[in-house]
Amino acid sequence: MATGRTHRPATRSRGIPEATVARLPLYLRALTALSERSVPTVSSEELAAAAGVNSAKLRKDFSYLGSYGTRGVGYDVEYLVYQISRELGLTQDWPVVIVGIGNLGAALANYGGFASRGFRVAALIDADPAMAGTPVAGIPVQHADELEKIVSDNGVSIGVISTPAGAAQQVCDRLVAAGVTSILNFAPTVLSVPDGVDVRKVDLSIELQILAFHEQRKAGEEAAAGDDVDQAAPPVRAAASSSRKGPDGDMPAVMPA
Amino acid sequence: MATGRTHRPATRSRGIPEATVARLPLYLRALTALSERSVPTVSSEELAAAAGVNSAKLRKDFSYLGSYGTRGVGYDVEYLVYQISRELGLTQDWPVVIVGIGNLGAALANYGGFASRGFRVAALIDADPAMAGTPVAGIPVQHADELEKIVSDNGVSIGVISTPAGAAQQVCDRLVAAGVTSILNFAPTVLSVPDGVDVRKVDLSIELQILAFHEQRKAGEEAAAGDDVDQAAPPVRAAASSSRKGPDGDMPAVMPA
DNA sequence: TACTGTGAACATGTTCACAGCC
DNA sequence: GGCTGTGAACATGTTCACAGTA
Repeated sequence: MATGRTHRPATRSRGIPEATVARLPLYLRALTALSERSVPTVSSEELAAAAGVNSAKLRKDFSYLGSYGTRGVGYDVEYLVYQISRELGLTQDWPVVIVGIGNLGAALANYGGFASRGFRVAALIDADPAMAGTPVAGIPVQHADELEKIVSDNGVSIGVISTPAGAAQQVCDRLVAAGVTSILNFAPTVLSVPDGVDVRKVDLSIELQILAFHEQRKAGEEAAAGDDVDQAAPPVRAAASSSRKGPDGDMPAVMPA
Repeated sequence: MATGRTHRPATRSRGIPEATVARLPLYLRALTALSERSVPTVSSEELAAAAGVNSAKLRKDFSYLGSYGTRGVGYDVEYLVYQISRELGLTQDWPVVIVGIGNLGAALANYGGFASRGFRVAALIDADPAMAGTPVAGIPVQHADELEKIVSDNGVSIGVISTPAGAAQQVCDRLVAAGVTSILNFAPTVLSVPDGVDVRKVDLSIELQILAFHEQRKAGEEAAAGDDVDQAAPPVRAAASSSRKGPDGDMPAVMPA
């Protein structure tokens, strides 16, 4: 079959669901651990447990990649590691730059999980001239002026932004202008980018807020009653005074001034 | 209405969709920014743009909280800030502990986004005795032996784990035993916890892998053809030799030994 | 026998488009 | 007129349950 990508199930062709893609790294991590322990074969049940998902989901996920298992036996660990790595594009080398070398940038530079997955930290970049030359994780920090040159010289297509929020959009613009097409953003800002550029964000405080939401639910589960556990005085609604129909926990019918 | 939570739309009662909950912090951040600029009112369109979502989604999300807008006008900024904060449980104070004070732990301790959202770092904990007493972000690091005491003395219900992977499960078990019921895990491991305990994970390398997946797609978009851009030699499949039907990018029909 | 692979049922999430209201 | 709020249509994701097979 030399005519490239022509066969394929034809039904969903080249569309691995996003939800599945997001779990592949999880499976890969679990498989890598098994591989290191020289486990030759694993069942969907075992692997699912190791990855923290249920086995039906795992099998469904794998079915999008192809039929890589053996009925009655399970999956060949090494083989699956290879297939998932290839699917994720980890059989090639991805040079990345990290911009903004504070505590977080340093943590990222030191993070072992990158190197072991085909990601190579091509450069660390910071706007503070005092940092230039200082090695972090064995890599000397370069000044932001060099950004464009670094990106093009190294063929960097993935950039990591760990600057303060205020600098993020500008850094992003420069990365994109220099040729970066994927950005991992740790700064708590919405980045705007042209079409064709992917952004993923990781916001440390958002995750905590989601936990707080659920935590609050647990507390109020059956101890309910308390409609005014609030301690902060609710602000007054601007205009209209009537007609709100928010669920419970609502403010008093006429809001305090 | 002293009889607590009795009214409510009755249809979906107390179920804000997870996807909506996950976006509330985003809206809150955008609203806070508007509030700081003393903007009194905002339309779904404007706010959606600021939060990086589309306006239909935003309106739908808000509709789960109640009818907090004014037709023809928009939403009152201060009022919405309050409502969302309350919904997320941020009108109360959440003491958190951070366990594992490496670069990442330090980054978290320094992160301004916590304090400003009702999260108070009650303690920093590390297993390294040499760190004990050293202040990080103005808070002295305490030894891991103190973990249980710290958690119960401070009524901590949310714990953050930023230890190496190997230590995470043990730390998790101790946190849970001490009374923590929500955990934010930065260690690249699957944590197992009893029912009733929430875990959210943030994995720095997983996000990069997802980007790599999409990046790979972009590259191969129309330059397709190359069925063997692979450079790493594919491992041999254990047993059976025939009958795989993976989509394109498959290995040669008979795998090389 | 013990497993995978997968249709079909179900659940959740998103978008559309417009009625309702200020 | 210009906005919100929301049913209804659609899209995506998850789970079930079992046929197929090494």
